[in-house]
Amino acid sequence: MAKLSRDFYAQPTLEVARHLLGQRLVRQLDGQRLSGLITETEAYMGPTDVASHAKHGPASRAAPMFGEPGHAYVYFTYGMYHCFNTVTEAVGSGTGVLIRAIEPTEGIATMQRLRQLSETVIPEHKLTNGPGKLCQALAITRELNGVDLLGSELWIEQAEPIVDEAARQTARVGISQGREHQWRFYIANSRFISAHPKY
DNA sequence: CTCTCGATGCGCT
DNA sequence: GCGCATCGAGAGA
Repeated sequence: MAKLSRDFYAQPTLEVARHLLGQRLVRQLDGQRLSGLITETEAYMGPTDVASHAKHGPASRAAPMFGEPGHAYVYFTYGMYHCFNTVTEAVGSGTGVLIRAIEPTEGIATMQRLRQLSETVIPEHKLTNGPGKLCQALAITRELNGVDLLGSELWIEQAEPIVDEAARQTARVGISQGREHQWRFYIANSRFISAHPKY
């Protein structure tokens, strides 16, 4: 299937976050395809968004978000984990979409190995249902910070569109400021999401 | 299922 | 130093 275009990522960030649901995230690793359908995303709306790293400006670690849309912003957090974002909108916007969860589809055995917790096999619905988990499962590290998502290491393909009735919108997860905005999107009824919404 | 808590490196005040 | 766009172990229900 076709890779999502530069124009797709150049759209308004909330549109990108909504329409990334159901698309296929693909990682090409040592000649093998690892992939999963995106089930959960969050929009980070630029320097004025108090929850975004972009509030520290284009000279900070968030620099990739100020660059060309359709590139990766990968950062290291909690001393242990990576998180993966797609850069959105025009150059200079500082905006992006965090990919929070996927439903694994190809290369599941490899993902199990990359997650290597212990001897025990991880149940499939817990393999990639979180931003740190999916980066571990797809071997996404800081080495991929800034890479072009129209390149050959990491990209997103057109898959099955999610109808509006199946898309849900809530506050973002894991932030202390900015919870007043409904900038998290997920697929209703998916088992592959990171947190159950509490109403 | 739910909750609490510690691990662990680093960017920023 | 502090706080983090997180996660898994362990305890309790």
